[in-house]
Amino acid sequence: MEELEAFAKLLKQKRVALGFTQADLGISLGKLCGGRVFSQTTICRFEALQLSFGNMCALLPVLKRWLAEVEASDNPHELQKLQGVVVNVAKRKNRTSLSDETRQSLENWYSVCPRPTAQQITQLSTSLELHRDVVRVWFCNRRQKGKRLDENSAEEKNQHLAFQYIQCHPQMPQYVEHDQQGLHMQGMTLPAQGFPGSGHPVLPAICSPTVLFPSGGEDLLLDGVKWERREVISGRALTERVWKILPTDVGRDQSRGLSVKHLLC
DNA sequence: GGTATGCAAATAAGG
DNA sequence: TCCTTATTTGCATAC
Repeated sequence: MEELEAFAKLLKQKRVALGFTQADLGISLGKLCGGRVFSQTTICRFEALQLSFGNMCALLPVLKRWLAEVEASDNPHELQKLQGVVVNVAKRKNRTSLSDETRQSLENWYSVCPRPTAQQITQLSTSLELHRDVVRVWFCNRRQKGKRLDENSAEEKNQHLAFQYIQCHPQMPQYVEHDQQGLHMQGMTLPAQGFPGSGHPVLPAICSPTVLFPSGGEDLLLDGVKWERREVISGRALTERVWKILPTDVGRDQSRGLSVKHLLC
């Protein structure tokens, strides 16, 4: 990791010193090293360490070679002249930019038929004047996006229901963290607007170990699903008690729901 | 004009 | 051949 960081920094320094832009570097990679051409975006992300670790490692040797070749050259500016030369190197297919109109047509299709048959894809690609693969890949990517959106809305709904559970139990302990922006829990923030106690700068802290949940009947039916509270065993059990509010059917998967913490004085 | 970034097109791998 | 899933990568555009 340190090697990557150090090299990314060095690369940027040398590139700027030699008068190469990120775009220049990306193009000259193919010419100097006989490898692939990369976009300004990719070079930018490499320098900023914004690629995945595996991706950074994959690009490292290519960029090292580029740097070595440029540094070994007596006149790096001559190398820059190569930039206008067209060279046959392996290149990723140019990204297709779909017009708003085309995208809307595809969306319309997707809404009635998310899984078109091979024949339907062919027909659609002909009518939209697109390569068949572009249409096929668009549907694959659109299904992926649809799944992601479904998962996100399910998660939001879960958070909302867990929140209702808290609202139904006014004796619940204080929230994990609370400030002007809202409630911070599980790495997410619920906006201040709309949660119980909003309008008050701070929810009253319940710091007595004697404050407990209502006994019995703690399972709640929310939106047709039974929700419950489970205590989380933590190494800080002497100073706090932590619970999760989650649907009873989740089994060991506790990623759904909300955490609440009760500080013990 | 160079760089940073959101969204999504393209690709890889496994079935 | 085409799917899903995960990931890589670039266009378009904001900074």
